[in-house]
This record gives sequence, structure tokens and C-alpha cells, in this order.
Amino acid sequence: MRDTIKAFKALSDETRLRILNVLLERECCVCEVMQALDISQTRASRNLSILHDAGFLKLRKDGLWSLYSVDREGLKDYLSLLIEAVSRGLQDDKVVEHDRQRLSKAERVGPGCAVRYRKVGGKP
Amino acid sequence: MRDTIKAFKALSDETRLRILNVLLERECCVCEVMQALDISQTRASRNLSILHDAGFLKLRKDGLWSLYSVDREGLKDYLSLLIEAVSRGLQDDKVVEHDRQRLSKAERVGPGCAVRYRKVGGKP
DNA sequence: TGTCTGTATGCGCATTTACGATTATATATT
DNA sequence: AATATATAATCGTAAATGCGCATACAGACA
Repeated sequence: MRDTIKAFKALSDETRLRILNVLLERECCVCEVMQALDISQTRASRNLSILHDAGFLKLRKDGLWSLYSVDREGLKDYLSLLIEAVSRGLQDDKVVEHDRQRLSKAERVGPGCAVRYRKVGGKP
Repeated sequence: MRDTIKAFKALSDETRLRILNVLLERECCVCEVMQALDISQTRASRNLSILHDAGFLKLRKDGLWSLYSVDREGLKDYLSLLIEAVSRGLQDDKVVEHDRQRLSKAERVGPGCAVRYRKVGGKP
């Protein structure tokens, strides 16, 4: 689940979506990204590394340059895996499994539902 | 782009992924969700509304109860649209279009690349 | 070796986010 | 109408996030 969250978090930022779009055009070094988006070097570098860390980018070093890229098919496959995970349920996760167990015992109207979260006395 | 970001942001949180998983089992009211995840009412309600606002959940009112649900196919289709948007590029977006234009003029080695972000004097 | 250059990293700050506690709203029920 | 209950909204706070500034790091080359 942690990786899934990390992946979605990487995609939930305007700068990073813009970077992804630019990289879909072609492989870029950091300074090309900063030129394309008109952002600072720090900002470009850090968001590139976030996307890379989340598994969306490939990194190739060429001398001084860090060349980031993303192959469309690879990205599509990766996203498809995420879709499967979400739409079928994260079955291999212990937390989620525990949730399901408790759900089976959950009652729509029960003695300990929302009641305990209300002040007993009400307004005097 | 704003909606895309909102959707991914909704998915990049453990509580909300857990909620989604529970709702994939069956339709639930808020108090069932809080029982299943063992979380507070406030927390359950707020995160449910975030997922709903992002377009992942359907809401049905029945008396006092708010019944949230998600149909697997609908979710899958919705996620597929997001994937398409990301993996093909957000073409209908003005910001992104502008980025692409600047990219076409961007140079891998240019006079105003990373240089301007370095202190001129160096260390004395 | 020393310097130049592209990239990465610490640090501080402002903004955003998630949460609990409380209060408000809406629907039943008596 | 009065009360009870399920849910939503508000407020304050702690943690996370994004960014710029400055600096560190690594490769290229004199």
C-alpha cells in the first residue's frame, strides 16, 4: 500500500504532471525541464527525483547530464497495475484485510456507533 | 488538470484507500466505515466526502443514513480515463501546451541554463 | 590539481493537509 | 414540539509538503 500511495502522491501535483507531459515528448535533462516549465533548477530536480522515486521515470547519466525519460508503454503498464490494485482491492495488505474482517461484524445500527462520539449531557 | 490532480490526491492517502477497499465489498453507511476501519466519525465522514468529491463514490440517502458505494466497473472506467490523460498527455490544457512550446526551444546547453542560479563569485 | 558546469541536497519558511474535539444540520420518533 | 440520532461543518493544532536560497557533489577539461 505504501508504494501505491507514493505513486499517486507523485501524480497529485501540478508541477509533476507538467513534467510528465514534457517528458512524454522526449527525453530531457534537468535544465531542459526547467526551461520548458520556466521553473527553478531546484524545483525541477526535486520533482524529477520524486517522479523517479515513485517509479515513473528512467534515469540515464551522460557526463554531467541527468537524462530523465518515460516510455509511454511502460508508464501505461505501470498505471494499469495501480488500477488493478485499486479497483480489485489491495488484497495482499494486512491492514485492509483486518478492515474487511471488522466490516463483516459492523452493524448499520449498533449500540456503539456514533453515539459514543456525542457529549452525553447535550446542551443544558 | 485540476480535476486530475484532485483525483490522484484523493487516492494518495492510506485512510481513503482503506475506505475504498471496504466499499468495494459493499455499500456502507458512515458508521459502518468507522467501525470497519476503527476510526472516528469525523475522520470517516470527511474522507468519504473527499473521495465522493473526487468522483470515486456514489452517495445515496436513506433516512438518517448516508450510504456510500462504488461500482467496480465505474471505478475501473474512471481510473482508465485518468490513465489515458496521464499516459497520452494532458493535451487540452493550456499550461501544458505552453510547456511544450517552450520545450521545442529549449537547449540542452544554453547560456542561461543553470548558470544564473549560481553565485557569481564562488567561494573566496 | 584547480576550475567550470549540471545536478542534487540541507535548511528555513509558508502553505497545505489530516485529525480530534466540538458544534451544527437534518431526519425520525414520540 | 421536543428529543434522539446519523452525518456534516467548524475550529485549532500538529504534521507533511513545496519551494527558494545557499551549498555540496560529480564529471569534464584546462
